[in-house]
Amino acid sequence: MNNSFTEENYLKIIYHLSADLKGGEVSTNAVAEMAQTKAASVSDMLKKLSEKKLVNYQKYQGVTLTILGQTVALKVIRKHRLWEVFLLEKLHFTWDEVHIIAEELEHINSEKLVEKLDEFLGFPRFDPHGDPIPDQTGKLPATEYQNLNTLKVGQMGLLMGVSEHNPSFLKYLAKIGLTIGSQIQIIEVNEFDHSVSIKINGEIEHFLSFEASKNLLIMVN
Amino acid sequence: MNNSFTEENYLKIIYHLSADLKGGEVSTNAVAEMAQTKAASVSDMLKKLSEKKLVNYQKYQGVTLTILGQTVALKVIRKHRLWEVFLLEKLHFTWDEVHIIAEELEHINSEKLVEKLDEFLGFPRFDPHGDPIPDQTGKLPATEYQNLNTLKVGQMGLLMGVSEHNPSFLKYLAKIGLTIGSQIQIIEVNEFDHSVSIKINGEIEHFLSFEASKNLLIMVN
DNA sequence: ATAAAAATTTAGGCTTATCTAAAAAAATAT
DNA sequence: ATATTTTTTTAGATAAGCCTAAATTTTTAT
Repeated sequence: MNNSFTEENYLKIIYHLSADLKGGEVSTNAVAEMAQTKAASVSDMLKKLSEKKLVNYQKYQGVTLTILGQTVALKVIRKHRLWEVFLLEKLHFTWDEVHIIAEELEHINSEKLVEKLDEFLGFPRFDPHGDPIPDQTGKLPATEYQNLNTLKVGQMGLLMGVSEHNPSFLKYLAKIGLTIGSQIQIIEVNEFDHSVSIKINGEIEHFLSFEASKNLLIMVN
Repeated sequence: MNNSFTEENYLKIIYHLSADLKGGEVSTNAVAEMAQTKAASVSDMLKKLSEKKLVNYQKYQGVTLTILGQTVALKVIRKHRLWEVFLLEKLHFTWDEVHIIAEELEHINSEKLVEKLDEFLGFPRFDPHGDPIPDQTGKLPATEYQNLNTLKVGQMGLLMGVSEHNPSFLKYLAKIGLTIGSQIQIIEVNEFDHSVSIKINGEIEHFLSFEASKNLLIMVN
C-alpha cells in the first residue's frame, strides 16, 4: 500500500514530464536526467512501478502514469505545494528557497497532517510559484491564465504564476519586485525581439525579455 | 558529515536510554528493543557509529555517546520538540498524536528551517510534554522540577511536564483536564497507597494514583 | 535499405540496513 | 568452580536502490 520516498519521487517526475508532453509517453533518459540518476536505474524502477500498477510501461516504449499512479503523484504534489505556502507565508522564506525544503517535507506521511496544514494556511488554491494545489481527491483548481508575452500594449492583469522555476529566475523576479498578485500593465512591446516594458502595481516601470515574459502567467482583468 | 535517518534514530535512542541511566553504558538489547529491531542489527550499527566517532563502543561492554554523538542527538531532539510544539499549538493536534508525526519531521535537513520554525513558535523552551528544547548549540534549559508525589498537603505548583509519554497516559491527563501549565494543589495524601487528591486550577478536584503522580513534573510556587 | 548513432535494457556488483542461525562471551546459579 | 542461561557478536543472506559495462532495440542518416 505504501510507496517509498524514492518511488514517490519517480512518480512525481513522470507526472511533470508527461504533463509537459500533454500526457504523452516519457522517455527513460528524460526521467534519468530529472532524477539525477542513470538510465539503467530508471529501467529497474520502471519495471518495479509497473508491477505495482503505478505506471504503464512497455520496454523501449516509454512510460505514463496509471490512474493510481496519478493519484499518488498528485498527493505528493499537494503536500509539496502546501509546504511551500507554509514556508513562504508563515516562516518568511524567500521564493527561491522554498522548493528544496519542500522536496523533503512532501514525503512526510500523515493524511491528517496535510489536512490540518491546509486548514492552517486557509485552504490556498495556489502555491508561491502560482502552481495550483490539488485537493484531497487530486483535483486541480481550474486555471485560465495567459503568458505575459500574449498581451497587447495597454492590457493589464495580475501575476498568477511562473512556468519556469529555476532559482536565478525567481531571484530576478523578487529583485525587480514581481510577486504573485502583482498587477502588471504592458507599456510597450518591442517588435524586434518581443521584449516588453511593463508597469508593476502602477508604479515602477520595468523591462522584460521575451524569454522572461513567456514564463509569467497572467490573469487578465 | 551527514548522518542517515537510521543513524540519527540510533543516536537518539542511545541518548535517551543513557540519560535514564545517568550517563551509563547502554546495552545492545535495550537499544534493539527501543529501535524495534534485532540485537544483531544493533551490533552492526554500533560498529559503524563507532567508526564515525559518534559512540564509544567496546564489544560486549555497552555503548555511550561521544561528545559529537551527543551534539547530533540533541539537534535531532531539538527538531523533534519544536515540531511537536508546532503540531500542537498551530495545527491543534492533541497531546498524544504529535509524537509519531514529529518522528518523521525531526529528520528534515535544514538548519535554516529549524531556526525559522523556532522563531515562528516564539522560541519555546519546553515542548508539549514539558520536555526541554535544546538550543542551537545543544544546551538544555535548566529545569528544577519535582515529581508530584514528593509534594506535601497544601503545596501548590504548575504542571511543567510528564516523565511518561505513553499515549494512554497522555489521553487520561487530557481527559481530566490536566495540561502543561495547569495549577495543581495537593488536597490530601493517602498514606496507605500514596494516592493523592488534587485541585486543578483551583476548581476541579481529582484523584491520582501514586503511579500517575510520580510521572507529573511540578514547578513548586 | 542498410549502416551508424542514440536510447534503452540486462547482467553483474556495490552499499545500507536488515534478518536468522550459530558461535562466543558474560552473567547467574548451583 | 563449574554448569547453565542470557547477552552479544559473527557469518552468511536478503531487499532496495544505485552503479558500470555490455548487449539489444530503436532512431537517424546516408
